[in-house]
Amino acid sequence: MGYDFSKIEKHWQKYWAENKTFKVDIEHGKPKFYVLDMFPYPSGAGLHVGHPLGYIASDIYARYKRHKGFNVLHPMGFDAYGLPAEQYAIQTGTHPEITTEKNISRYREQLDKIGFSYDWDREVRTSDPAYYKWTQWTFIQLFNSWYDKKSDKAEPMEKLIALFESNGNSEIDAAGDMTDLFSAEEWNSYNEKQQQEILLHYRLAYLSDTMVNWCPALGTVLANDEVKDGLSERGGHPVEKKLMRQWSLRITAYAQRLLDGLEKVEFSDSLKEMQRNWIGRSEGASLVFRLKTPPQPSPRGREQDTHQKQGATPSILPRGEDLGGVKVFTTRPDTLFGATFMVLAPEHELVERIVTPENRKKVMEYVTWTKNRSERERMTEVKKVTGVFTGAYAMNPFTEKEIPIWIADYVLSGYGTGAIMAVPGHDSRDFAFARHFGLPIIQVVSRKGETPSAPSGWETSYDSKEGVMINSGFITGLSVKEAIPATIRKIEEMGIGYGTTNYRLRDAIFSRQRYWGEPFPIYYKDGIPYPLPENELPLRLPKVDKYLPTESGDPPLARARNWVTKEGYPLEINTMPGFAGSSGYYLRYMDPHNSEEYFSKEANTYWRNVDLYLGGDEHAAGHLIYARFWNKFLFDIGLACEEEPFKKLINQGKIQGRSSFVYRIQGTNKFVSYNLRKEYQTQLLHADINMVDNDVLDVEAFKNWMPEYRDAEFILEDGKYICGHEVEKMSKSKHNVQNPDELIEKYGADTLRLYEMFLGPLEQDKPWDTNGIEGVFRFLKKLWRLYFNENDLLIVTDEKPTGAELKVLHKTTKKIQSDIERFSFNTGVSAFMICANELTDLKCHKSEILTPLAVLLSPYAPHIAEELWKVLGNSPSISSAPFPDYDEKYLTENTFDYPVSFNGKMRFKLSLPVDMPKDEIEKAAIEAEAAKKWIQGKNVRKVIVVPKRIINVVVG
RNA sequence: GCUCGAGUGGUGGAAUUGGUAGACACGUUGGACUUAAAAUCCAAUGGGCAUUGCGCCCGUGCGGGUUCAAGUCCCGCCUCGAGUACCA
Repeated sequence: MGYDFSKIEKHWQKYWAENKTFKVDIEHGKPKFYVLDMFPYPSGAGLHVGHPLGYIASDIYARYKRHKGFNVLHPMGFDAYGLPAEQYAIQTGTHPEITTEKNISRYREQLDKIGFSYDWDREVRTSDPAYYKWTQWTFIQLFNSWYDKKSDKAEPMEKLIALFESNGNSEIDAAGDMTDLFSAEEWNSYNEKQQQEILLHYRLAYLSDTMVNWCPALGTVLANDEVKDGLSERGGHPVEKKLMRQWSLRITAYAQRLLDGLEKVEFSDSLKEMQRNWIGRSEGASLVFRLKTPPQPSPRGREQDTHQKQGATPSILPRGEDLGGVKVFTTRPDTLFGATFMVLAPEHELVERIVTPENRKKVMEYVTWTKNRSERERMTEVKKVTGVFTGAYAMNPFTEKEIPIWIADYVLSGYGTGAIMAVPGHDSRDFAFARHFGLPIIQVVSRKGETPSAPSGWETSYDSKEGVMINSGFITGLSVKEAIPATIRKIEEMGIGYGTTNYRLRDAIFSRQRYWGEPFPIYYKDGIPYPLPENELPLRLPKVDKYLPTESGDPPLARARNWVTKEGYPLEINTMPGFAGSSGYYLRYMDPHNSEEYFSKEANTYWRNVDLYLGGDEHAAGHLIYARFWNKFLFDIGLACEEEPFKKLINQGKIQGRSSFVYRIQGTNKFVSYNLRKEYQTQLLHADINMVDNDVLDVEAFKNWMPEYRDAEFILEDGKYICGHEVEKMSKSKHNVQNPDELIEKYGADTLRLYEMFLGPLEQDKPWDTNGIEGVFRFLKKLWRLYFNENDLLIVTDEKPTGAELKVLHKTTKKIQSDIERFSFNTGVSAFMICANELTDLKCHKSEILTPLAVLLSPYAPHIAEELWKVLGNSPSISSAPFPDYDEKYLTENTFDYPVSFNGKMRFKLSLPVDMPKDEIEKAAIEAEAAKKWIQGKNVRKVIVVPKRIINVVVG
């Protein structure tokens, strides 16, 4: 019978479930450790072998930490809201809840077969009202908060209102887009609606007219991170810009703290870099260019500086005053003397007010043209220079010269102020624009030691921050580094601007025009949003007759009957986006059944935050930023005790598919084997990897695969049909999907776990190839033979182990421990193989060696470890057994086999005592018999001896 | 374009601090066992030259450099992957 994995695994999985082996509770006397996997969206396709990779790694770590005496929180749940179930609902009418429920059971079944040590009693599902109650609750807290830059944290709205009532808003420095000033008297004279509208400009969850990514095919708005290359991330549908009234979260208020927090967490450098790029901090100056002729009055009657999000310093640029100019942001204020024109984004609200009558037609045509271009078009035609002159002029504040104002779509309305001062000499985009339209180019920075040449002869601009200022009035002669602060001081003195910092990060658009998501706990009275009272949560997702928008284009929730409050006020009809539920789930695991609070203070102060978080790097810009923001907010309001939610994060690499190909001779039903394909005109076709073993095609299986291949003929080589192969994304259409259930059926979960780890470094992408799995399966069978003979009789003895046997055990213990601690699971598996090989060679069947070995193995292969642990007479479960210690004394050797090199090339080995003095080693090496040949006829110039490493003899 | 990461046998990969390149495994070849197959076990396996023996030369994407010693450090390229994309 031998190693009967199927029986063993079923038995122990049942045992763990029945005994709740992995259930955890707060134990104040024990140190905690929180190991978390990014919870999955349960798709209809089930798990393929790529999904559990990270789960296996984290499970090994969690089990290891348990052996090391930690109280380990290792939960799992489901990110249950999502588009696929809803798309399916639209097609079939099946409620997404039913589809989701079904997919979750399938996931759960598959996960259980792999033997994870999750505490399933803590499972959360984002679509469960008991869970989303707290998502809604957090939204209300965000709605009821504003960001005070003075205290640098979120504060309650009551405090803000009190300040308005006593002093107006002139002393308030809040994150947001509020530019109008009002006094206490004015505030107190406003009616409810006016006040509420003003408050929306401060709230951390706010409603506003925003330029959004509208995806017509999905019928919804998407966040920036959900759009890739102008297409929706899910489904790849075109996305366009549209102005819509939407909920947003004021994540920009946290930009600097999100950036600073990266210093305190252990994420990979590349991931931190991605987050830094996404936040996109840049330092510079904001300043106003006076217009030559004042602009037409704003159609809205008052100046609304919608672009300035990061706030002005009121003493320099009084908010609310009609600036009569164009406000720009620049990171290179030093080049101000080189600003020869200005460019506004076509959407800039000043465009209509400054355009001269003779240019109006051309300008409006351009604005319309840019508006109608899709995002994708705009992105692919980046190189094409387009723009129109408005006819208006501004004054360069330093040169006092008038400079023309253009509009062009290379200036983005969403960044900075939506307007720029163009310095064609030192910015490549401005340079290209100036060249194209024949605008003047002035050089104001010169490379050190170079004589300036006429810009008319230049091929590119000089963009570097290295150099000396020329043609620049009072800063001429200064270096760029000196000139930047000097310029900022000057513009601040002149009262036309100030030094400031800009972020690329945008507020997160938080509404979706979809059904399958959290309803907003919001109702409208007189068109103004109000939160529901907390005791009315959760606001449950209503039933609808169809999952489509209404005839009038409203989202699906508008179809719900009685979608109103008790008092009859209409409820919000948008739902929350996918990242709402995933932004705080790790906190809920700490206290998942609490119906009174999100989580208790006790649970939070015990579990604190996630010690190890594992997941894919596709969440770098989305989930991981939102969750950090969410957590920081909860920290500000005193709920979360840690400011950063994830202490250490590891991104597991993707498992790629390895596709198999057959070669069909064109126009025939004849297939030619891989190495003969060059002799024919062939067509490359995917063959299902399940019909291919070690690149050899099962011809009969292939014929039966699809009717069109029934009569296929084959040109073989050596009697076999050899397939070609290539590494591609694992997908159904490429017929290269490997399902874990089939492998577990054939080899068992322990083999699958070991093999997934053996494949290569955790963080690296790697191709899936089933061939190698035999190797780890053989290892487990070999290991089994250390404990049992061919007749299934236990052959473990109580004999005292030899020095050699102890050395194997202690060497392995040391290696396994250090490999787990540095997340090098692939080398860990090979260490087990080496250990089993060596113990087999030593014919070791001794309990003193084999009992601790079972514990070492248990994080990787828990089922077989439990079984061995039990047959050796221990009481279950092995999961709480202490991890064996290793003792260096068994590892030390009396002699060391020195590799002896001559001029750096290893020539022979020499066994010498480890405590031999250096000079004696040197002597021994030179006098060795084998050394003669290399020294002969040459002088020994130098001998390098590194004890217990190497001897290198330099001859010549 | 910019930023980050990676290039090692037929394949996945190892080499943790500059110190024996190719651990471990797959595959391949040969052998043992067997009526046969499977399973198992043993041996060989980077390339080349020599295989009468000891052996010798080359070799970690390419070209330089530092060092007694470089897959590892430095400089300059090439290729692939990821992110980002007019961010002023």
